[in-house]
Amino acid sequence: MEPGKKVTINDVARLAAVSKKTVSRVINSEPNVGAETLQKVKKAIEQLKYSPNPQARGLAFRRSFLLAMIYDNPNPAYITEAMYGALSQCRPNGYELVVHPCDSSHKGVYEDIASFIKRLKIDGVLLLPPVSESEELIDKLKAIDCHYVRLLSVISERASHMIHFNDREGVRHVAEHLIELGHRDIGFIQGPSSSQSAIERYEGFRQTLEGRGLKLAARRVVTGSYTFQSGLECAERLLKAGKPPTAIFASNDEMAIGAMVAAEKRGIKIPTELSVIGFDDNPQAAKIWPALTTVNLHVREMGKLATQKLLALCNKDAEGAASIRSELLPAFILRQTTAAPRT
Amino acid sequence: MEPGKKVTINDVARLAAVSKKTVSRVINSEPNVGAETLQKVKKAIEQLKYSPNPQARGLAFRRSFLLAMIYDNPNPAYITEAMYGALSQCRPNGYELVVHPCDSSHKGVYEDIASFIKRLKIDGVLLLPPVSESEELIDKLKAIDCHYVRLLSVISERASHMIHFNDREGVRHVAEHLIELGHRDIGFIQGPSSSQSAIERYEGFRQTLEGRGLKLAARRVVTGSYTFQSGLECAERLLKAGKPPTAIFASNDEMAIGAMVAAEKRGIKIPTELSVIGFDDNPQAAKIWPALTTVNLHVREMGKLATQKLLALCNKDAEGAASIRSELLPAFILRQTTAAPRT
DNA sequence: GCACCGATTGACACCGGTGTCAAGCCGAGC
DNA sequence: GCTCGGCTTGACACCGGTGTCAATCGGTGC
Repeated sequence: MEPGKKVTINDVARLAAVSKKTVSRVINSEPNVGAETLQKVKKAIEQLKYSPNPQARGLAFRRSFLLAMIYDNPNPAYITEAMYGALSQCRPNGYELVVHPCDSSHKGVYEDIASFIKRLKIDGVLLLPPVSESEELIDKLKAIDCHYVRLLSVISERASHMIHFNDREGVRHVAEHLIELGHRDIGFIQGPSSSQSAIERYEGFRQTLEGRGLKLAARRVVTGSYTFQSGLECAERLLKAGKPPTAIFASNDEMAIGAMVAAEKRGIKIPTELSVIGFDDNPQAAKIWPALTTVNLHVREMGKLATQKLLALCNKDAEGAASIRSELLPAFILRQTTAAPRT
Repeated sequence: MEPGKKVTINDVARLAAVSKKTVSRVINSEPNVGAETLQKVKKAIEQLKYSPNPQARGLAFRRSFLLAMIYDNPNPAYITEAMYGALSQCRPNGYELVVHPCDSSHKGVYEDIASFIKRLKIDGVLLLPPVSESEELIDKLKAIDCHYVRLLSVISERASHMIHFNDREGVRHVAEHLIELGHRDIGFIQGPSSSQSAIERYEGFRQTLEGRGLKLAARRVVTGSYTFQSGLECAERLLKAGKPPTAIFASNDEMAIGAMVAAEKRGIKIPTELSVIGFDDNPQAAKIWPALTTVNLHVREMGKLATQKLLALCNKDAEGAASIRSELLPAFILRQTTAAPRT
């Protein structure tokens, strides 16, 4: 047989000497097919190496078997990790993944996304932070009856529609680690206040300190934009103080690495003179010297779980979707950028 | 009108009082449509906000309007850059992009890829290195009549099927820069010999040195695997020599950063005691201290050009495809990891 | 023995587009 | 005035699957 030869359902039907509808029944594992017929058809499918045309199936089912991953996230590692997690669930289930980066600062984004979904008849979407935080987008998705699962840092909805990555819990580890090392004067580089996650990380950190009887001084808190450059600038503001903090916690690794560079430029040694901790566990965090202590959010696992939920929703299995784990606990990754403060 | 309401070609035909075939003609900008009819139909399409169902179109056209990006590349930044370049061309032309990572060390990869393409009726694929280098895969693609464009470091085929990123040219810049600074004893960390690119980078470097009357001593060449860890280990082998080289050029940034860490661990100062240069211009190269001097390959632009070619091929426009620029010159990015050797 | 029932199966319309081809129309050529 | 040919247009089959529904069949209950 030619390699590019197309095998249709009719070929299978002819070989098995049944109607194409019966073949269709077998493909979709519908009930009420005689045991003998079932075997005949299965054999024919095997023999012809038949696989159904997704377009025709989609047209008839009024489904596309396409999932989309929607994100507005500058972190390539985060995206690819989530993507791998999602793909691990897509392929075995006959779904494909379409990637849809977007620019959430652009005015008509949500309209664009909705039109994209309608145009392609996307069955369900995976929303990565920060787009996942937009209630406006969620409303639009509901209006067009599109299934979705959000990756969120706060619990805002039914379990079947979200995966919760517990930022607060991760931040608690960070704070406790610094406190146990003996740090009492800690600088905090905050993420942009437009980000839910940034707020969670700040609140979690502040509360943990307060729980231990410490206070996060206002002058020790500076706001960056999750970028390397902003981390560098924020750290400079913290470090130029007459008496700088003995540790800096940055709300993500990009900024933490910026902070490390700022320290090195000033000749401040890490970790002996300054402890630094990041958040996210970017691959590069392990590939600098000293290697950055940080928090791993298990992004790949989140992508995987989210996609499992999404597929359950697409198959109208709401209970199934809800029963899939919806919360992941972050892991504190101890590396080499922290030490006890100099007395 | 409901937001989720589906508008079909029949609705448009009814409103414009023409047959659906005529609407189809307008959609596909076919000739031989009366000027008046054209206006009527366009107005109706506008009014109903009609957009054709890609599945039905695909089914009838025997095309999917889907492109796939196939890669086996551990570098997230590279992937996302190429992806953005590709997407910039896909969307405006009514195509979508499906991502297909693969593991080229896996035995049946090429079979898997072929079956993936057949199953989804992918119109064309974008091949990123190192999968782009496999002639076996190319043969398979030809057998199933799938259009492809390869990103390659060597010219191996008609211009319409590849984008050439000129590794040698980039490496030449690197070598000349080091020579001009006065380095005469340079260490070279090579990529895995299975990679075409790694060979190009090695040959280009060696030849430039020889062209300047210098020799790349065999003991100054060590082979890594393009990973951070391997770069670290390779650099240690180079640096533990009685008289280490005054500069190290690593075949990619990951390994260069590994080399920097190795140097720092030994207390060797960069750039005063050792110059280091990488290749690829990973985002992280700019975000370490000192910032890494490297070479930028314009990956996003490559993704864009490759996709333009691919779309031309899908539209049977072979000359058009060949006329799109097929070679990109890399840019040498001078940052802070090089200096004249200490005398 | 007969009406009834669930399991099995296939004929046929349909999903929403495009290809083919023939019909209608109009102006040009003789 | 008639034929011819090019431009427009629509009817209809088709792409490759699925939904609906009716027909058939063997087994039950009485």
